[in-house]
Amino acid sequence: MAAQYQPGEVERRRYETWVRAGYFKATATSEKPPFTIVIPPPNVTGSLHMGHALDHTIQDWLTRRRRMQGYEALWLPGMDHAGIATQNVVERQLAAEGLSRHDLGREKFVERVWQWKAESGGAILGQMRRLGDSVDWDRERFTMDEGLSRAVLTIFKRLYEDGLIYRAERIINWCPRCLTALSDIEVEHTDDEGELVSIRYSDEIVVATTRAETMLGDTAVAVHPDDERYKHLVGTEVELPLTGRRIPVVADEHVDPAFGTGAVKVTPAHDPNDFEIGQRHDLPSLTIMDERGVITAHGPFLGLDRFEARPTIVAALRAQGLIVAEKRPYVHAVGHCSRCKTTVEPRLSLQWFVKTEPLARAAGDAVRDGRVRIEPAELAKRYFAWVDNMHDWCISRQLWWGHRIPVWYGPDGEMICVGPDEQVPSGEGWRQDEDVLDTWFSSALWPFSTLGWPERTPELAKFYPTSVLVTGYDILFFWVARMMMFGLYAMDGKQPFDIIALHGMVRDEHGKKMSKSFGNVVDPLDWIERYGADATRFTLARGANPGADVPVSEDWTQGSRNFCNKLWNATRFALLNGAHVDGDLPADLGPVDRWILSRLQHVIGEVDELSEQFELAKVCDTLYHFAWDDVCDWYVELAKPVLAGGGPAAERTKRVLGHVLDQLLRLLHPVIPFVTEELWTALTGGETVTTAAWPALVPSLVDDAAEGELATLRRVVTEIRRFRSDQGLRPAQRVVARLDGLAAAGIAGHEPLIRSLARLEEAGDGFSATAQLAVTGDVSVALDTRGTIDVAAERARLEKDRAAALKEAEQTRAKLDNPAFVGKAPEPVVRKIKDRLAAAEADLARIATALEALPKA
RNA sequence: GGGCGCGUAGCUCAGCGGAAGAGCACUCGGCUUACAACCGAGGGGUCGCAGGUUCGAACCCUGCCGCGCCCA
Repeated sequence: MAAQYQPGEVERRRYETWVRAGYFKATATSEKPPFTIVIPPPNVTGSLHMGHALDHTIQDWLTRRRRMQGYEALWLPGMDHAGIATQNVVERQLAAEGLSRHDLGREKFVERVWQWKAESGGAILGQMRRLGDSVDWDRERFTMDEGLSRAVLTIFKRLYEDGLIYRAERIINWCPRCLTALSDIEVEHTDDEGELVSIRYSDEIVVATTRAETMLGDTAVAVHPDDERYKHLVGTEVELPLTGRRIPVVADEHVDPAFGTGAVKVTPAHDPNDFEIGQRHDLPSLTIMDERGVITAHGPFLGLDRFEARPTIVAALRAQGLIVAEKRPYVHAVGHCSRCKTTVEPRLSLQWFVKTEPLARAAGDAVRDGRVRIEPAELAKRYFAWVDNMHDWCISRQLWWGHRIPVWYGPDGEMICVGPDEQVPSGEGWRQDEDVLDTWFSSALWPFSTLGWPERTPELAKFYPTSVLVTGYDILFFWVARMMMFGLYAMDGKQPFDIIALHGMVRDEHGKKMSKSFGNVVDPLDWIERYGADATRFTLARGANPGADVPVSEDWTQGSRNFCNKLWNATRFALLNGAHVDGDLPADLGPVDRWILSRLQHVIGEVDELSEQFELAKVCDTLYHFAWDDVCDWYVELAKPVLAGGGPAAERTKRVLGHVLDQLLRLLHPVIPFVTEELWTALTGGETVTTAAWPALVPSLVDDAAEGELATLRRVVTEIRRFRSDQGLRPAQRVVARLDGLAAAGIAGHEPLIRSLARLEEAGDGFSATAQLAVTGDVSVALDTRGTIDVAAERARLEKDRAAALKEAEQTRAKLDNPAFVGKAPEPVVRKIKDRLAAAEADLARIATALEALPKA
């Protein structure tokens, strides 16, 4: 074995072996209990970023652990067709050829998208292999494949017949660049600098607006019914400037009398709130802008773009003396298309909607009544806030790439929804709806459409409901809530997953969001290349506290790489020294072996408990410290003299060392699969750790006595090392010393180990101590440092210890002197404080003696 | 404007009612035959501020200050 772990070669070799061997395959006919995760399908246009790397690390960890625990573990991969994003990519390609999609026509364009997918789509799938994702590749799905398309048609038809899908003219978010409707969640709000202008509509009415151009479409002015200032005007009319149209003044509860002048302009065709007011007061809706945001209202502004029209109209009003006030810049929230960042325009148009109220109520109830658990539980509040206030979902998109709405319109105004296997209406004048469905419509079906629904497949029976959904809190609403709605609806009230495990966003080492404009984006493939997939995964895993953001930095990844190397070298040492895993553990073990086995049991217990709570960061921390501190720094060091000594003791330690590493590598495998596989197979001769049994806690191996003994031993060694360090003694310099009181401390048998670790020689005849070290109440060490000791350094060390002991004694004594404490605190707490005081007083006495023994300065 | 959350060591974060912790960074000393991607030792925090509850508060409550996110 090389002295350093080389991840690149190992990772390439191992992953392909795993896939070829079929370790990641799950079968529906298995007798084992199922464990299922469906991957949040990445966009077909996407490539692996840190967010995926985190998400996948968590899912792979859960899946691999369950697989080792004997579950039929299925992690199902796939991709999303990503309507707008994909169409944009292909349209850009066409644009480079001087073509638009309209030049090709719908059919040819869609063909072209499929061709693009075949050639360039799904780069992320190859990158997932680099990360080590243990997905069942045989079950890869795509939201536009045949089976999933059938699922889309099936549920559309069912919702349609249940009256939960309807077509209506509504104000929707419209992207004037993509030329399509957007759902609420496809709109990103940012605080932008705009303007707030106040316009005089009459002697008594002034209105304020950030979108002055919309005034051309005003059909009323609204005031609050109780507003004394305007009561007398309700029912009258004012003349709308620039147009000469007369519009009514209406009273509406939803007007905020405290905002601005208390009077608002009403533009039903271009503002969602105004649309509502318009509905309540039976106002006409006047569309004054086309789908590209160009003014269509007749007059001097016809043909102007909305952003040209705004200042032009303000100027015209100003010329007439109708501008009362102008505030610029005026910072306010503006919606942008999440795909192209174009400012969204509220637009009145005919679209398809899902009536979410009953579906969302069921989605909320499933969490409320405990069928679905959200981890961490605090985030359930956000979930409820969303599902309990959900607007109807606009599902039609004016795109070509996606599931086409299965509705046909007849020559006489008929409207037919065509389900799967149903005849498309034939005859003159029938035509299908031009629009496609929102991409999230098909992703909402993902947990069951990927398992074969609407067919009653064995997969569906075995693997649904899925066990855990792992995703970032940012798409709790986008996607999770929708899967809940459709899952409960389609699967007769059966939830799509039992647990929703949420994680945060990956951030840079200062906790800042990764973004191109900051220039702090890290490509996970870069780290995988330079430090290995395991190091990259471990860095993310180590930061993955439930629901919290995960900062990462290259420094920490180096640390993770170092950890992998540490495991490599520990195993290398073990193999060089004959460690093995054959046969039962020996019965007659010494305290050191019993100690490490006992520690291992605690670690197994902790890892299991933390894992069930999705505490990945703490799992990593536990294993990191056990591996590095207990196993490498202490157990291996303690084993060295034993192994060198040979005989039965060495044989026993070879077996224990083999066992501990075997178990440790299994425990680490779900997080860092590659290096553990390489080491475990080398250590055990086994075929693979991916399907090896998960470690079980053996209560009979828990040994408090051995743990106590080793704690004392470690304290003694550390104290002597501290003395040596403070005295400036070279690490290599051996010091003659006599150890007293080991028997009283119960560690008499460990004298050789202590001497070995603290580099002390036996005291022979004529030994005379130049320094006396009181380590614990029982143990003291007499050393001949072959010369005068550094009295000042030793005094400083002792004074420091004394100060600490003094503080401890004062604090504990103060508590015990307080009758309220002794009277009210529980007995074990009081006893603990008493013990602490006694220990502190013993330390003080010991230190005082040592100080007195020092030569006077 | 409404809601949620966060302010703990230089940095990033655990801890969430009974002794202030980790990783990285830092200081000192070391090539001790697994590992210098290492080993040994060490320094560093009135736990945002002010009140309150409690025998006891980083932890619970109230207010304030400063950040962040989601929704209008």
